[in-house]
Amino acid sequence: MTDTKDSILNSAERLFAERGYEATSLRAVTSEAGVNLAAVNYHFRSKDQLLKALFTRGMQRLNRERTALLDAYEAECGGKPVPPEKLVHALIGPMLDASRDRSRGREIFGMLLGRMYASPKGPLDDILVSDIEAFSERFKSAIRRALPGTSLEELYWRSFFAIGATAHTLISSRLIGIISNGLCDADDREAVLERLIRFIVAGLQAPERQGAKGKKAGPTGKKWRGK
Amino acid sequence: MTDTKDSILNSAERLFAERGYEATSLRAVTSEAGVNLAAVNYHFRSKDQLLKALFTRGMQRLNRERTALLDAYEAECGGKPVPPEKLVHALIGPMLDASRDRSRGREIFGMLLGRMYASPKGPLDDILVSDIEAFSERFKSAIRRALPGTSLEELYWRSFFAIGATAHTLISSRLIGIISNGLCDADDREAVLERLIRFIVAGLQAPERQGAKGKKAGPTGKKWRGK
DNA sequence: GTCTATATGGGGATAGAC
DNA sequence: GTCTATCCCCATATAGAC
Repeated sequence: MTDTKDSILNSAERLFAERGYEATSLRAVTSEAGVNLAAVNYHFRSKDQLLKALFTRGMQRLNRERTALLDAYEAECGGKPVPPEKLVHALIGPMLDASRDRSRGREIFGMLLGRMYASPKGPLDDILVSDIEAFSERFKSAIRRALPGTSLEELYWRSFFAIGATAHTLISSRLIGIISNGLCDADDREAVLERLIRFIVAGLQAPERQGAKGKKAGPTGKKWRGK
Repeated sequence: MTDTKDSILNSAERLFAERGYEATSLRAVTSEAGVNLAAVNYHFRSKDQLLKALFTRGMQRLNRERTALLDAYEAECGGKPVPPEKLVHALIGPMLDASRDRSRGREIFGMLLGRMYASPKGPLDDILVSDIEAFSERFKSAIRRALPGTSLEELYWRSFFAIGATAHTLISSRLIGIISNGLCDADDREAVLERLIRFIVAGLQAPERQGAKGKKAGPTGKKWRGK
């Protein structure tokens, strides 16, 4: 049994997600996992490699779930384009994991993922980008079919914003209860997912800017400037 | 002249934003600032207090700019509600700082802010929340007037998502060029701001969910689950 | 594969001279 | 207010016995 290896992965995932990578010591990881400190360097080569292993495992699982959802939706729609709300669900649903059975596993990785997005550029970028690309091709084709009137450039940006809103929700939803004076409940994950999907779908469908694209200045530049 | 104190603040702001707080040593800060290591502990009490001072300074500046924009827009509209795109600009424009004069100052703080949102819960939360609240009351009144048909709870969530999309843009826009194969240009800040505003405004105006609110399960739960 | 013990370095913080 | 020198802790990583 490689019980040890998995224990380390799971503990590290949880601690890195909760406290951040830099702020978490390997001692904390091994102590929580109930294994010896040296085991980390035996099974992984370094703290850095541990993070990479961890991250790859999670991303593959995530993309598997996204792909499965997309497959199901496409089958369900026959040859017709899958409606945007279902595409958005396939993209972000597995990140939030608002499933009825709270295994907590994915939710934790979601936090870690959100934190990785916000991390400084580094060797992680390779993994991040390559794993993002693993799903983004599938998603790109589907979203183009769903929203044929919108340019590809705009669709990239809007999908990017969608990921941002989702990552923020994963990571700092603790704040919204405080800011809203208890009006908003971040723990009702299904309701949050639904709100998020509604927001993103509307954003994806926003009217595209008319006229010259990529042009700066002009009347537009003035428009957004106060007075 | 408290040249030293300001040098430390500026260097720390840049380094914390670029590399993250934990990953930045005080030695790196003082060496970049061209001051002595001990100066940090003389002018601030600790690394932690340095971050707080830094953060407070930046948030106050940010909120001053937001408030000024909102003031201008409200004056411009007479008694009538300020249109959503202007409110959104007041909220996120100063974070992105797509101004013509590239002083770089605010942009850097924007990155730091984005990173702080993504940081683990800690003593920073107090500052973060209190400084957010400093502007959110103003913004709340204005957005309610602009979108009277939407519940306050929903408006909180959607503003939260808006901040998330913006923070993500501040922090990981380096990724979009790679993912889009060079199609998207993150350096054209004015164009990005405009796209972001368009996306958020559409999200804010999304149709609100009909029927029981806060209810889980039911047909909705089924709706978002694939097959 | 797992443990103990330790090497090695870097970090924040401070004392005390100037 | 600024510097040098140093304290002391905790981190990652490894060597080598079991």
